[in-house]
Amino acid sequence: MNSRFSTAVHILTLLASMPGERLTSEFIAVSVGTNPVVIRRQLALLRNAALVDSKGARGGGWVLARAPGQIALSQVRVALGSEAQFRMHRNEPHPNCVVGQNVRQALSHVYADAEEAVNTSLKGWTIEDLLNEVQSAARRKRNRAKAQPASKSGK
Amino acid sequence: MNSRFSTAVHILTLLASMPGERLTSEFIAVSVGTNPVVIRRQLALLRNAALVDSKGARGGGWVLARAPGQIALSQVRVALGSEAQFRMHRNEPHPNCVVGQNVRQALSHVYADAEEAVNTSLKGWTIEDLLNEVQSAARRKRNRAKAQPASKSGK
DNA sequence: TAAAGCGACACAAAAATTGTTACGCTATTC
DNA sequence: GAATAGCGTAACAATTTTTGTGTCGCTTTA
Repeated sequence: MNSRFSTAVHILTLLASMPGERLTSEFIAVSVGTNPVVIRRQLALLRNAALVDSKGARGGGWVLARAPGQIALSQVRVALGSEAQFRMHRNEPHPNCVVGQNVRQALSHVYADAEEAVNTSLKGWTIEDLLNEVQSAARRKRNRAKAQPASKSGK
Repeated sequence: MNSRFSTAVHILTLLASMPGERLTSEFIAVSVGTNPVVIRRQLALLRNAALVDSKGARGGGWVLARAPGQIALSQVRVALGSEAQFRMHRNEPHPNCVVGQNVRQALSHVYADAEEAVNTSLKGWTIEDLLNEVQSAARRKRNRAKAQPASKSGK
C-alpha cells in the first residue's frame, strides 16, 4: 500500500518550504531519507500532472509549478495514480458460485463511491495547509524547548 | 493492500445467499477459491465484531449473526481493522529537516479526515445491497444467454 | 569540454500479503 | 464412548508488492 502518497506530500511540502530554489533530487533524497531515484520517480508523476517542474543539467532541479495553495492533495493522489485503496481479491472463484461470479462488479460500485468520498475529503487540503501545520508544529517545539531547557543543552 | 476487505464482503454475501445454513470454512474456501484457513482468519475477525457466528465440531460452520440488511460495509471495515488505506513513509528524515520532522503529524490529520469520509461512504452499503446486486447481475446474464443461445449450447 | 542533474531501465532487497501444514480441542453421531 | 467433522491457532512457506540501487545516456550550464 501506499506510503508513496505520504512521500509525495513530504516532497512537495519541502519544495514549498524553500520557494524559488531549485532542489536537486539528491538534496531531497537526503532530507527525506531515501534514494534520489525514488524521488525522481515520484516527481516524474507529479510533473506529468503539472504540479512541479524539472530542469536537467547543471544548476537544474525541481520547483513547484504553482503556488502551494493551488495544489490540493486530491490532485496529488490522482497524479500518483494511487486510487486503488481498495483492491479486489484475485482468486478464481468456483464456476458455479453465483456470488463469486458477480461480487466484484458489485464491489466496484462501492469502491467508486468510496474513492469519490476520499477525493472530496482530500480536496479540502492543500500543500500550503500542510506547510503551515508543519511550521507551527516546529514553532511549538522550539518554544517548549526554550521554556524548559531540561535535557541536552536546551537544544 | 487490502484485498482482504473484498474477500470478507465476498464471504458475507455468500453466507447471506444461503440463509439459515451453516457453511463450513472448507465449502466457503472452495467457492471463493482459496484455503480454509484463510477463510477462518477472516471470519474470526468478523466474529469478534459479532457479525457472524461459528460453531466447531461436527455439523458446525458459519452463519450470519444478523440480517444482511443490518450489516453495513463500514462495520466490516472496522472489524477487519483495515483502516490503514494511507500509510506513512517510514524513512528516517534528516534531523535538520523541519518538514521531515513534522510532516507525519500533519498528515495524520489529513488521513483521519479521509478515513472518516470513507467510513461515511461505506455506511451507505449493506450486505443485503450487495446480495441484491449480485443476484440481479446473475439474472441479467441468464436472460442474455437465453435470448442469444449463440456459443456453447446456450448455457 | 567537463561536470552536474535529470530520465529511464533493469535488477536487487525488503516488506507485506497470502497460502499451507499441522495439531489440539469440542461437539456431534453412531 | 469412540470416531469423525470442523473450528482455533500457530508456525512456516510462497507469492506479490513495494522500495531501493546501480548504471548509462542525454542535456545544459559553467
